[in-house]
Amino acid sequence: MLHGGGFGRDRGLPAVGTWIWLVRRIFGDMLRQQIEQIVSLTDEEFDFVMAHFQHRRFKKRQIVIHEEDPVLYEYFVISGLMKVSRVDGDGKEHIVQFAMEDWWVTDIQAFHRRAKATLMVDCLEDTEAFAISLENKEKLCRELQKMERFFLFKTTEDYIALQKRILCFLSASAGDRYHSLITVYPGLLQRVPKSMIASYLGVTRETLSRLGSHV
Amino acid sequence: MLHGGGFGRDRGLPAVGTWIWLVRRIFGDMLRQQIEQIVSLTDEEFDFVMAHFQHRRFKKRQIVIHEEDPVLYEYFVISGLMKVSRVDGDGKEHIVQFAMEDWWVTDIQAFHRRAKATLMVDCLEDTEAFAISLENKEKLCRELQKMERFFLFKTTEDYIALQKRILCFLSASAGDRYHSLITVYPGLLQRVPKSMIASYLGVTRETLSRLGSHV
DNA sequence: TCAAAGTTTTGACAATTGTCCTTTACCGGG
DNA sequence: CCCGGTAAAGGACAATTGTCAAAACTTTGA
Repeated sequence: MLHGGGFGRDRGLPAVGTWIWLVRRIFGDMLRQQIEQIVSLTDEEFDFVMAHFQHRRFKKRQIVIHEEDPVLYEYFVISGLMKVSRVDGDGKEHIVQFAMEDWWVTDIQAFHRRAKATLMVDCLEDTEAFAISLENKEKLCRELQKMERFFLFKTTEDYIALQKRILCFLSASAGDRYHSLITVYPGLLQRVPKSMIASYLGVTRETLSRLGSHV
Repeated sequence: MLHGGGFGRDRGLPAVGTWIWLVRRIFGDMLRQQIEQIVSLTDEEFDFVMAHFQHRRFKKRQIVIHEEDPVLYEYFVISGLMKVSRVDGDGKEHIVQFAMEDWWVTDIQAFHRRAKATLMVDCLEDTEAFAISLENKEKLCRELQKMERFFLFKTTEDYIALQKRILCFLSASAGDRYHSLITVYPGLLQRVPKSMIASYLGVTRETLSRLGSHV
């Protein structure tokens, strides 16, 4: 057995039921693969990492983070699709980010500063995720420096991605931004209404629709 | 003497001239203050940190990072003002970021991935900065985990700032974005031409000028 | 299977922004 | 002190995008 069996008992981790062990074995591999693109882990180290996460399921349309509420978790999406958005004074929704398989998602400002949410996170499909609290994330970084290295690397890459998006807003037409979205989120067009794509691009549905013919 | 004298000799650091020691003592305090907002350092630890940086001076209009060149350093600005920008196919300049005192600046994508620059960094005023290479940054993080913690915290805050700017592009008018810029870069308006403010906001000088009356 | 709800497309018009151009003001170097 | 280069402001017009409304098309659930 790959992980040596008896997960959680013989290494001083919290005792957990067998089904949780199974979930970690099966879905955890996605997370492990992402981490190991940056730092390598032994089986024992990875089990230790996983012990800091909780497995969560959400239904389509379920709100995972409500505006004004404290934000207790950051999520690694295993399957499904979420969005991060804010509704402005005129009732218009602006989409900050989508999160599909392999993506991390939360209201990062509220999570990182232990403040109340200014963004909403909800599900566009039934979604499974691993949740980690800020306490566990910090603990994990102290106990396993590799993981701090991983998070620094990942956050830097995410920063670069946002900088690219800003450059798109500065220089590119809505049409170019549309293409950029396709490369960042492959397959997304088939999974969400175009009105949401428009909210992400910062144009109205009508404008996006008119673009459609030329793109 | 606060730092105990004999900097660089009795702690196994590279031997350096006295004037460099003075520079570090005087200007280093800005950097130390920023780091200590997040993690605390002993005098010895801070001296050790500083040994990983080089002091650099640039003249107004000097190009610090040329497009297409490798990017060897990340800079912490002590005094002066730089900008990060890209010129598009039509010859229009788009400003990604300004960097004044206390800011970090580089072409982060090229620096982090050891790739060639896609952005240009140049000076709007005579500028002094501390430069750190990627090798030294990684070495520093290995040797002093506090510094990896500092960089992770800082990068996360920078990510949050970019996310705010994106939300401004999505929801706010150019006027709101103008106000947002004033809070992010206090005093900038008195230091750069308005055409550059326009490049940062993603509008033309003329549009910004028209806004002027209503703002 | 059908009806209701939600989504996309299209058109007409208004508002905003970009482009081009001229005028005025300001600053630094001979 | 003046001159030349840079920057700012404003007018006229064009292009783009937003708004509102109606019609065509999909999806969902009973």
